Amino acid sequence: MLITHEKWPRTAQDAEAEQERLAGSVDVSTPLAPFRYIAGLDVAYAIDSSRVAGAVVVLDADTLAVEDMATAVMDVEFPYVSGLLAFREMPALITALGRLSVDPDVLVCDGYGIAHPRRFGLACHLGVLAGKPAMGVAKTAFVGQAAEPGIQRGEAADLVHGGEVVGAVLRTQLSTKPVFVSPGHLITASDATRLALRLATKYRLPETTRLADQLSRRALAGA
DNA sequence: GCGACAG
DNA sequence: ATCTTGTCGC
Repeated sequence: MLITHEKWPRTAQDAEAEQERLAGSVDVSTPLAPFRYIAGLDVAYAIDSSRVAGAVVVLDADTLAVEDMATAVMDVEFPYVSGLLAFREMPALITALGRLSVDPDVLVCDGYGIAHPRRFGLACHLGVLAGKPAMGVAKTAFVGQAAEPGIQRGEAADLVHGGEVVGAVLRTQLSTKPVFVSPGHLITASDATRLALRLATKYRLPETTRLADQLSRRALAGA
């Protein structure tokens, strides 16, 4: 899967302008069509944040068996700025995606989609550049408000921001802390929430992000 | 003006 | 994000 990203911003000002420019092409009203391969993406940082390892795992949508995986270790060039996470993590993720043999149909990212200050989180950015469905699953709150979902697995509450439903706070396992799901591109909030739940078969986080997390740490350690 | 702030 | 094993609790 090839993604080109030229004129990558180097300053926060340029990065924000880029997000506002690309936010217009986000589509979160198209239902997710049947698909075969689902990708999980995550990154790990060196203790001094000088290097980053991006990892992507591709699973069979039905069996969740691992079909392919790829990593990319590189120097970190963009600082961590809340709301601009994509500019820090995407170079490594895009490079890893380019090393895959199996082309994924849906991208499940570690972070947010439209539940973002400018409606353009990491999942939106990757989805738009790839031209594929993408969604985000985050572990902690960012923007928006939501009621506390029930303690049963599968219970969820709308995540509202700026008067709009931008995702959901979803309980993936009984009595565990809920996760924050938001659509990124070519998927609806409800479809993203359903998929997140289906992927969280045994743990709080979806298998996609769990596997990508482990892979990224291994890549960083062995590089 | 004072906090909060994905990873 | 990252430093970190076993351990207490549901």
